[in-house]
Amino acid sequence: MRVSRVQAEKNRLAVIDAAARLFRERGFNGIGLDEVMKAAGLTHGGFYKQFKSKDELTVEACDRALATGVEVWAQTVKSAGADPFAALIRSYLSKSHRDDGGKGCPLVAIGADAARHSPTLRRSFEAGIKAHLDVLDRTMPAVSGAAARDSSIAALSMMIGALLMSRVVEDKALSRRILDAAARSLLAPARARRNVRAGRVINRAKGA
Amino acid sequence: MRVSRVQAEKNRLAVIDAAARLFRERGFNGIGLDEVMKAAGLTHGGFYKQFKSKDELTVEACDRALATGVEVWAQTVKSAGADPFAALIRSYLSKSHRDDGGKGCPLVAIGADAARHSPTLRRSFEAGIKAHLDVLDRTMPAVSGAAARDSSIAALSMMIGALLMSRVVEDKALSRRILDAAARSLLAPARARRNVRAGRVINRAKGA
DNA sequence: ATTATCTATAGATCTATAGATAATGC
DNA sequence: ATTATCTATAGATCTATAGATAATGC
Repeated sequence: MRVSRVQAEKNRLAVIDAAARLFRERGFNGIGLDEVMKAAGLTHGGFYKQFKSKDELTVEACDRALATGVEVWAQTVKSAGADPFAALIRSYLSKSHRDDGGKGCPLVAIGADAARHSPTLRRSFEAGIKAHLDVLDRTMPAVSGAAARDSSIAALSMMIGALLMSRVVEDKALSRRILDAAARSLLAPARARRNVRAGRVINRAKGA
Repeated sequence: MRVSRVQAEKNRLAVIDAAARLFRERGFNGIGLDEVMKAAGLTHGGFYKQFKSKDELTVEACDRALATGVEVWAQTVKSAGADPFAALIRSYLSKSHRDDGGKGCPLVAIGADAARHSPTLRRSFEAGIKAHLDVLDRTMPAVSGAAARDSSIAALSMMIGALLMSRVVEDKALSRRILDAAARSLLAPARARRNVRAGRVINRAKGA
């Protein structure tokens, strides 16, 4: 029955991973600890030797989901070709992201749940949002400084809202149109700004 | 104990109104029928003479919340002055809307819950989204036709995502910045487009 | 007589705890 | 000896139902 300390730590992480997925798939109140523990390959009774309460697991699971989200973003940007911003947008506003909420953006899946939860959890989400915005700041082909952060906020808002709506509507054509319209809106002005910036660089190069 | 048919219909509407508010404040699984009935001034036991199940109430409450949302939008646009689009954006991305989720946009408060619910409920949300987009189509100072609908989709996406994030973060300054950054982003290009359009009208007028 | 609402409760599910069990780690 | 996990269960809560009650509406 008892396992090694190393295995026990692995089991704890398995519970957090299972919760991170199941909370996103069903909401905080849509899944019980019994099922979370079963998904982690353990029994219900062991839960309270690993966590103080369901709320504590909720915070840990959200931290995990948010950190994973930022990692996926960074990796998408890093492994992209000439246009990392476009790669990020197309990946986020994709059918696969829409159809697999359990592995996707926690802001869309459980953001509203989080807004109703404890200040501690909301601080976790706040940090996660800032980390996502940092990636956008570095990736968006836009102005720099405070205006860059504001552009990132606007872009992230549109991404979240579009993915949320694409998951709600039943009509698949409309769902697709929502993703595409948001992606085009996000990429069109960036392309224009990039051209402007390229023009400036050329002008400056000419002037030098 | 028994009340008149007219009063019974009023009571049914009171239950739907209470549910429309409480679902938005606490999520579908965050509120029990006991408390919904109590909020409507009735007792728990009477519920199943009014509704077939909690799911049926959920659909009725969401229909009500979505219809109210569209009405509020139409009224905001109608009673606005020179710039109805700006009035709509500022009203939606306001502190009062952020701080009163129970009366606010159901897409933000229970959109993720709805995405996990029945096709019937998702059809209700789909219709609600279309009705919101119709208001935007008529209000946004942008191009017409299919491009106008795409602009409305992008704008609604940004509004939803910004309001959601503003509710999640604990830092009030950041919360305010999210609302303001999205509002500025939505209003800046519209202003530019309006100028362009005004310029075209002048040119055409000159040509005639 | 009909029926809208009430009191009471069945049965399921959920969080949390208690105590047993058996493998680890000193 | 310690402790990670298991079985079992307490107590609360949730959906749904049964039957009683009393005012409406024919």
